[in-house]
Amino acid sequence: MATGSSDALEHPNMVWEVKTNQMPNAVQKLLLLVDKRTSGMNESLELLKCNENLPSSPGYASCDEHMELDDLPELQAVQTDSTPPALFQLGADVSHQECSRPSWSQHTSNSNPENAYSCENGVNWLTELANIATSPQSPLMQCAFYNRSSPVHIIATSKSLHSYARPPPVSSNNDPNFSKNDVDETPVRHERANSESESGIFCMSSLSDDDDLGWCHSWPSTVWHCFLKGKITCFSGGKFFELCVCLQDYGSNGLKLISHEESISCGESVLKLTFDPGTVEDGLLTVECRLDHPFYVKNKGWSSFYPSLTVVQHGIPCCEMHLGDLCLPPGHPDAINFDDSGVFDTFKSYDFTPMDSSAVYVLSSMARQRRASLSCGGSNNQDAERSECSNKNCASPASSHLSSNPLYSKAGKSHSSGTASTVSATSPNKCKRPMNAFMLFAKKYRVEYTQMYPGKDNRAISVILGDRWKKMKNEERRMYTLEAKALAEEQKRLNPDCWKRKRTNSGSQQH
DNA sequence: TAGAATGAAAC
DNA sequence: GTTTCATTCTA
Repeated sequence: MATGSSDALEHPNMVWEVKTNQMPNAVQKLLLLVDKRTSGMNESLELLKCNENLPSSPGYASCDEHMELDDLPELQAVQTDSTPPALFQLGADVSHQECSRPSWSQHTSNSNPENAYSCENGVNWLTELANIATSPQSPLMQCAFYNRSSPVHIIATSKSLHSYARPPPVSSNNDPNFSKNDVDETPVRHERANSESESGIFCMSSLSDDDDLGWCHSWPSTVWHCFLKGKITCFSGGKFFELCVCLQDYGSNGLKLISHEESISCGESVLKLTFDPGTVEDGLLTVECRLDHPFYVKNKGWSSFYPSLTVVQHGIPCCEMHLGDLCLPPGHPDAINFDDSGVFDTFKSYDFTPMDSSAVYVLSSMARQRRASLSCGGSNNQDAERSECSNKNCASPASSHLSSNPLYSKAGKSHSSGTASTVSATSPNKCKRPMNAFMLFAKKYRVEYTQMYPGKDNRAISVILGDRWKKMKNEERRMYTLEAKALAEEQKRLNPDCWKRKRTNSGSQQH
């Protein structure tokens, strides 16, 4: 039930509870607290809160801390062999219904002549779509539409989204009822035709015109986006979560991240972020969100504090987020022509197969294509392969002579020759082990601890990190454990030999 | 290039 | 039970 009224934009506070009939026990509360006190004091504080309460999540109901790790959603489980939920029950009077099956679920109903895409076509279609949508030449990427005076209408514009969140291009002559104006200007159109659904856009029914529930679409195929109350909402793995928390409400300059801290809320780690909109009248914006929440950052693209968790959970590859990052609302001019190569670089670590008919595979393929094209184009393009995302967690250290092999996975450090890393890199399908929980923790905090203890040797920092790790509570470790497990499972699936040990001379060498 | 931490998986 | 290797970076 969407308890938030349709006049939420006028109301200072708004609470949503979103349920799905696929997971009837899954309830997400979207709490929007707006406290604008601008009585001449230049003081205003806006708090956005997005909490998910899921049966499998630690924060659900009784805050059960005995969540099994096996409850983790699997990356590939959502899209390939399950028909997307036909009905997302949003409430008694708010729902949207799938008019027809999206293209990639056709194998569940071959008799439907409207299913225009085959399974492999689904993959190709995604790849093609991704290439088209994210290329600098794409009209979508070149769209300069940006209207900050009307948040609802801005957000309800497909062209205002970054490519990851945009619906697939719709042939306008397929359906006269779905005109450009429907997308650009009107918040919602009911009873859309099937042709729209073939494009991944779902019709909305039983909605009042005031509900501001816009189109839904599903790209990447693991992630379902829709517009709810002027926000981009993402449906992934049986969960709704809010994407790009209302950044469009805050000026054309974006929001600069000025502080972040993790805290435990009802047994679940959450991030508390503070943004500076850059304008005095807006004050600071404090946001509480999940650790894997993605933000679109200027010159970096999609970013989150836990990129690997974000991609596993939501299928969105991310750079690592840092203080000072400028988060942009979807459709911001600075977000439109960004080179996504940095995002693709994130996936150099993995080689996905066509069986992974997910956004991850698509992006992995795109990364491979990019590498291949760059290597064919000459060796001077090493730098071109790097995006503006200079973060080492984002840009792969793999040098171009290694990445010229499309099957090569990032292995070892960026040593150029003579090391074991190079040797291992020459063998195809060789990959690095995924980091365990402690490694993820250490990687995240090593820099911080190094600054905290200037002059300390890195080995001493390791000791401190280990000490800190041992003292951490299970709840604090949970996110790292989950992330490590997710990474390991994915790696195990893609590269089962990843943990193979080298044969040592003193070991079981046989002559 | 060793080493310092932890943990998962292979031996 | 032991060994390897994920990350990071200084000595």
